[in-house]
This record gives sequence, structure tokens and C-alpha cells, in this order.
Amino acid sequence: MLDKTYNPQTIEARWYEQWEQRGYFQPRGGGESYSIALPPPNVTGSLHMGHAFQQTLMDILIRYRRMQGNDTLWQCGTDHAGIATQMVVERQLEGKGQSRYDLGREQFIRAVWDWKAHSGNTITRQSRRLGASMDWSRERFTMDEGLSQAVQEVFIRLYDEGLIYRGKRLVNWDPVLHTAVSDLEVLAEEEQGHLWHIRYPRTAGNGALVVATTRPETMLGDTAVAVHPEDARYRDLVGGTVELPLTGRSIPVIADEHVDPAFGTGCVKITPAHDFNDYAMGQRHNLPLLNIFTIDAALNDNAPAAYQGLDRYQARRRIVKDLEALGLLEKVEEHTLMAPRGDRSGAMIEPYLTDQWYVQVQPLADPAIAAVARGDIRFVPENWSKTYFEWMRNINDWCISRQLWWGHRIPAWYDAEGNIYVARDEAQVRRKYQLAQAVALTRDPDVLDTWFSSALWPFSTLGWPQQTSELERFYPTSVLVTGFDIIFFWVARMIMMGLKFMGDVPFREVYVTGLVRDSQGRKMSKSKGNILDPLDLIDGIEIETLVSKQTANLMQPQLQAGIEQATRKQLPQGIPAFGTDALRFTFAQLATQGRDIRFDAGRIQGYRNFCNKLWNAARYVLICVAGQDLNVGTGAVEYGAAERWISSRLSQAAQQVSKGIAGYRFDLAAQALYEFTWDEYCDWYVELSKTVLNDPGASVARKQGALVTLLENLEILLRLLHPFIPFITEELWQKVAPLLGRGGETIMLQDYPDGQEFPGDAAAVAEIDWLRSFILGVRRIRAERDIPPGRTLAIQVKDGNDQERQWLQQNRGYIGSLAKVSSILSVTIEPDDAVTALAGSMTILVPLADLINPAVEANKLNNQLARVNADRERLNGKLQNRNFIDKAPPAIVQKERDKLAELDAAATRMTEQLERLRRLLS
RNA sequence: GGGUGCUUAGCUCAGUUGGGAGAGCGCCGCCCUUACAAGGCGGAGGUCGGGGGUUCAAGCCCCUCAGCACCCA
Repeated sequence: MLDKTYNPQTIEARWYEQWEQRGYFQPRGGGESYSIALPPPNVTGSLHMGHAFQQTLMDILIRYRRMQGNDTLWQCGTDHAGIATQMVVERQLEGKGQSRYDLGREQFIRAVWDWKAHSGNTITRQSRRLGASMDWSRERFTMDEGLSQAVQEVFIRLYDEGLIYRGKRLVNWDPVLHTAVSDLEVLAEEEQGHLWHIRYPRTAGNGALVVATTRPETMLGDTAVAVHPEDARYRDLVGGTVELPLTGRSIPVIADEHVDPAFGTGCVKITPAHDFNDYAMGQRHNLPLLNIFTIDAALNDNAPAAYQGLDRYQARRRIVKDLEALGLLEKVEEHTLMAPRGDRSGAMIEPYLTDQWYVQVQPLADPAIAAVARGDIRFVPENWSKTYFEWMRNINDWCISRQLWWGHRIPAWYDAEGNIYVARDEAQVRRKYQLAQAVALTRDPDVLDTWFSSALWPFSTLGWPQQTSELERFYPTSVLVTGFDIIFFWVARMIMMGLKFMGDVPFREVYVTGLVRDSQGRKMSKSKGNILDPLDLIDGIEIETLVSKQTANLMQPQLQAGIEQATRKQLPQGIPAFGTDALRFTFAQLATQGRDIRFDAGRIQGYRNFCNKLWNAARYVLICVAGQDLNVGTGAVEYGAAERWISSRLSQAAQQVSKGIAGYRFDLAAQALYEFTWDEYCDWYVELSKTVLNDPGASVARKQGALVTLLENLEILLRLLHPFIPFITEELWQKVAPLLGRGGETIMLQDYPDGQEFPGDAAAVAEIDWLRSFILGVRRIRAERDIPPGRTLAIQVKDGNDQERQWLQQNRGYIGSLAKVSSILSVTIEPDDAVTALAGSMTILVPLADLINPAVEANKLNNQLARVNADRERLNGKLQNRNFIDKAPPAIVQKERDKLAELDAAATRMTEQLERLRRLLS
């Protein structure tokens, strides 16, 4: 027999390994194909709430389709994450007092592979704990041999077509990592800084122009000062020159419409080599580019000797001091600026002039825009397509080279003259370009942006450039599930590459999930100390362990005390072990359309309780059938209205679930399952069945009917729930299904209920709905009058139509046990001392001579009557409005008429009752 | 500056051709009724951000104002 309390730990431990070992996660070969490519998490990563959330949703889709009989593939793997991984390994070396240069390139790369072998599978282990049914036998890594071939192939083909080129341009330079990064890897953060106003003396005549800058050190690279052409203050100066302090250089004053005359003094210093706007201005005016920084963002030999070698911030202090000494510093203001920082290193990004490789994006973007516009790819929710279009229409060329060691090395070679040759390897270069052996070639040292290989993921994982059967079967994938934060990084680029190299979109639909935030809507981050680890929600964590985890390895140790305090306040007991199923169900419930998701640890408890409820319902059913000979399919079975009702409702719930999943409304699907399980199956049908099963007078066939209904509904319900809560459903199904002769190795591969298991039965639904309102009426009277639950009641009924009288006859047993009613007397005259309720048009009367206070009753009744009268007035007004009668659909008008009639009858009854109470009072 | 959303019960949120304001949690009362106290039964609580318009009818459609959030520059 099942334990009394649901214990996720023991259940969840036993199933996953079996599923995986028996190969249930692999495609089975038959049926329509359905595939999802997992967004490959960084190999350095561990499973955070966002991963857990998205993987849960993907797993629901995959398990659902698998049960429906689709040939299902969930392609998984990890990303080599160039910068992140290189940093992890470099930090390890640092611990040993070494740098990557000590090892050399080859050795270092070997060290990275070593690291991956030992530590690179954290996240895949965690995905398994989540129950994710990915096909691990097909796991890929973006640096795998096959995927690397795909990367090479794409690079070479794009280069040969002229879509990849090498260029010298201003890029985002990370002076800590010594590499270029793409626009997307730069985060603009608001920071408090200063605005320095500096005098540039006029070369001819007296006076000076005052320029305002947030970066005084870059003045050493200035090659002009710009003003707006319409700016009357400076019109005369345009074409002249000013003296650039500290340098002994003179620079021109130019006019350009892009200068904002209202900002600062209206004069802008122009540093074409170290600012993107200035670069563009420099291009327009043919200004020289003067690079004053080294790759570390220290001042180079182009700076005056006094500043050479200084770091940019040291230089800033020196320059400000020197300007002040010269009397050239007009003033300094507080200023809030948007500071560009590298998303990996956190370093201030420096616009820097370098040679880099670029993808010319427009020719790839145009078909990608068209594909979405045509509907070949559908965004869910639909409005994300707007964001996509907006970005794609303003897209810039993509800088794809990185000055790192870990990654796909660019297949390009140079000769002594700097000519470029692109092919798979050096031998092929010589063949392709017919180069003699005597020509010395050196390979480009750079590697490709990690996202370059990620962009190929949907087809490189399936074997491309080989034409494999997997490609044939599973490309395009069915849906991409991802957060909007990587629409630009990844989604758009996959679409471009898929169309270019496969001639078809990489996925039919993109389901964009919200981002998981904390209970107050803040982003989860280490420095806020508000990170919830999904594994902690599953396994539980002691408060002390949690505190030390939140405060370990902080970048800013001064935050420690605050984080500790907040953690202890938020989760004073730590986190109990809720189990995977509860976490998954919570995610499903939270998956509303498009908006950010606030994860409140309190909420998961409710869904753990839900699992417990399901557990106990199964326990009840198993207790009931224990030792019974069910004769499923052979013995005489009689189904009452209650049986037909619950079965009918189950089918409706199944339809709602399928509808929900089809529309990616996991919240609605989960809601339908929750309500059916708890509010209908447990709260009503299980209770109703007890009446029959405990009734010595009930026929064997009736009892069989109840038992079979309990079992069948439960068994179907478990299958319905399985994609959401796979562990508990497998555990219970193994015990329940065999009783119906429906055993099997696993619930995972059973048919998913399609909502046609039972016929809809409107008559049974009407009857049981009425029965429920009857029982609720008695219960309400009982609760309102504080009648002890143990006390049985003798009640009376009055009025009601023929149908209701028949229902009453048929359901006396249920009313007796569920409303604790000992007798029901039909009367035509209402007693004065009765409290009443309504079930349809039937009045329920509970005579309570010794319990009621007529004055209190009259008061309550008066309030009710007032409410009813207010409604009647409103309805009357509506029905007397000719416009409403004429223009509203007849069905609506009739509905309002019926409602009014009902209210009129209720008002009449209440008035009569008030009369009787008044008689009692006088 | 450009773009996209959001504002419904104390909290978190549903509410999909415009026609009865809902759920979970929290709160209040009663109850250890042999599946479940991680439970049962009952209850209170909302001028659907403000204003205007369209309509017989608006939480839902249109306009406008206010507040909040995010993305891009």
C-alpha cells in the first residue's frame, strides 16, 4: 500500500535512470515527426531558474507528443561558450600562478578539454534531475568534430560568396579580455560620472571654445571640434582652428548637423578613433584617425610622452589636473551616463580600431524577414514578431572574430603580403589558390564568435553538411522555446543560417517565454543574493547552507550582511524539499503569455500539496479496490449519474488540456488539470462514491460501477498529468493501470487521452450540478447557523419542477451522506421557523425552532432581498429598453428574461418568509 | 529620442469573436468526518489606473491622461 504522505524524494530517485536506460527518450520511428532543439546551455553553466522553466515547458511538449504517437526527438547538447569557458580555465591557471601564455595555445586548449571532461557535465546532470526527456544518446557539443566541420563549411561558403569579409573598423574592445565583442555583448548601464568642461584656446585671436566631455583622457586623440551649422554662437569659428591643449596640435572647427546645440556648450570634441559617433563624423569630414590606446586601454606612443603608458583612468586624473593647472578647466558637473560594459568581463568597453572579420548581414536578413512575414515561422505570442522585424530591419554587420584561443579557429591564411586565403586547411588553400610550396602562409590566430556555431545548431546537430536521415526527418524542428533575451543573439541568426544553408526555416514556431524573476519582480542575481536554485527547490536546503551559498564568492563582499539578512527574512526555515513534480507544475502554472514571471517560493508549496492530494486520491482508490474482484469488462456494471458526470467532465478536461498545450497556454492546461483533479474528482466524485460503496443496500453492479469509474478516471487522469508531473504519475500508474488490465512498462509511452474516452453527458452534468447546489445549500445553512457538523438534520423541500423532484428521489442517498441529512419531507406550506436555501427552483427548508433568532433572520433576509431587488431593477430597465429588445440577439434577450423571472420568484419567496418572521416577532 | 508591453480582490495573476467579474495564496469562522490537517466545510473582500467616445450592452474596441516595466539608440 502507498505511504500515507507523498514523498517525492523516494519516488523521483527510481524512475529517471530506467527511462533513460530503456531508450524511451529516443525517437521510436513511427508517426509524424516532432522535434525540438534544446537551446544549448553553456558548458560552464549550472541549471538556473530560466533553464529549469524552459526545459520544463519543452519536456511537457515532448512528452505530450511522444504519448500522442509522434516520432519525437529532443535534441540536446551544450555550447562551448568561448569567452566564458576560457575565463573559467584561465582563472584556474591563475590559482596556480600561471597564465595561458605560459602554456601556449595548444596546451591551453588541451587544458580546456580536460576541464570539460571533469566539470562540464554539471548542467546535464541537473537537467536529468528535472526529468527532462532529452535524447542523451544524441548529445552534441558545439566544438565536436561534426559541428566544427559545419562551422568551417559555412564560413568558407559565406566567404567565397563574398558575405564574409575582413575589415578595419571601430569595434567594441574588451581591454581585459583583449578581444572584440559584438554589439549584443555590450551592456549599457547607467552610471554616475562627471561632465568636464574644457577650454580649447583659439589659435587666432583671443578666447576659447569650451567643449564638454565625459571622457577627458580621449582629448589626446581629438582631431576636430564640431558645432551645429545653425548655431549662431559659433558660426564665425567654423573653418578656423583651435589649439588642442597638452598636445601642441591645432585641430579644425567643423560644422555638422549631428551636433546637439543644447547639450553642454554646443561644442563637441571629436575623437574618431575612440567613439562610434565621432568615427561616423570623421568619415563624413575626412578627419584623421588617431589611435591613442594600447590593447590594455593604456596610452600608447601617439600620446604626448608625459602620458604614455598610463592606464586610461590614471591618464584621466593626470590630464584633469594638468588642465586645471593651466587654467583650462572651466567646470566639472555631476553627470549620469550610459557606460558600456562587457557582459562577460564587466570591463568598460573601449571603441577601438582593429582588423576583424564580419558577416555582411543584409543579404541574409532579407529572406529571414520575408520568412516570418510570410508566416513560415510563427512567433507565440505573436507580437514578438514586431521586435524581430524591428531589429532585423536595422541590423548591422556582424563582427564574428574574437581574439581568444578557445573556439572554432578561423580557416583563413595570410601570405607575406597580407593576401587572404580561405579553405579547410593549408593543403587545400594551396590547391584552391594554386600557391607554390615556397609561399609562406600563416594562419589567422582568431576564433569565431560562439554564436556563429550556435546559429547552425538546428542542422549541425543533425549531421549537416552530410545529408543524413535525421536531417530529412527532423528538420525543420517543430518549435523553438526560448526567452526573448536571445531573440537577437540566436533566434534571428538561426533563421538566417537555416534559410541560407538548408533552404528552409529552422523551426515552424518560436514560443517566447517570460523571464523568471524573484517574488518582488527583480532579476535574480548573485549581487542581490536573491538567486533560487531549482535544485534547492527540489531537494530542499537548510537555512545555514542557503545563507553561505548566497554569500559565497561575492564580487562585492560589503553586500554580504544585507544578503544574509534578506535571505533569513525571506526564507527563515530555508527551503523544504518540494520535489521535481511540484516545481514543474509550478512552472506550468506560471507560464502565462509573454510577461515576466515572479517566482514566489510560497507558490510551489501549493502544488506540492496538489501532488499530495493526487497521491492520496490514488491511495483511496487502491484501498477501495483492494481484495475486490473487479471483473473489468465482464461482470455486470451499472453507472449512475455521478459516474456518467465525472467521466463526462474528465473528457472535457482532457480537451481543455490539449487546447491549452496546442496554444502554448501551459497555465490554462495546468489549471484545467488542477481543477478537475481537486475540485471535481477528489472533492465530489470520491465523496459521492463513498456513499455507494458504503451503502449495504447498493447492488453489486452499482458498486462495481463506482469502483471501475474511480479507477478508470484515475488511470486516464494520470496519463493526462504525466507530461506535467512525470514522476508521481509513473509511480501511481504502475499500481493503478494493472488493475484495469492496462499494464505496460511505462506510462511514458501510453496513449495520451484525446478527450473522446467518454461521451459528453449533458443530462448527467445537469443532474449532478443540481445535486451539488442542493448539498451546498444545506451546508451553507449549517455553517451560517453554526450547527455542529456532527448533528444530522431533518429538512423539508417545497416547490421545484418535476425534473428536480425526480432528481431529489434519485439522489436521496448522496444528500443524506454529503449534507448529513436524516430525512427529507416534501411540504406545500412553509413553516415559520425555517431557514431556507434554493436549489434551482426548489426551496430547501431547515426548520430550526430552537436555533434561530427571528430578528437576526429577518435582518439577513432583508439584506438578501435588497440585493435581489437591485438586480431586478437593473434587469427591468434593460428589458424595457426598446433598443436592447430590438438590437440584441434574441438568445441574449431570452436569457435576461429568464434571469428576471428567477429573481422575481426568489423575491416573492423572500417576501413571504419575511412576513412569517414578522409574525414570529410580534 | 525610437519601439514593445503592463495597470483587475491584501499579494501573484487568469479573463481569446463585447452579453453572468474569476483562480491560487493570504485572511475570518467551524471541524482531527477511517484517502489526504500538505486536509475538509463555509465565508468576507473588487467604482477592472483616471477621463472621454463607439455600442442596446465595454474589464475587453477607439481616443486621451497618469503611473510602472523592458528593449533599442
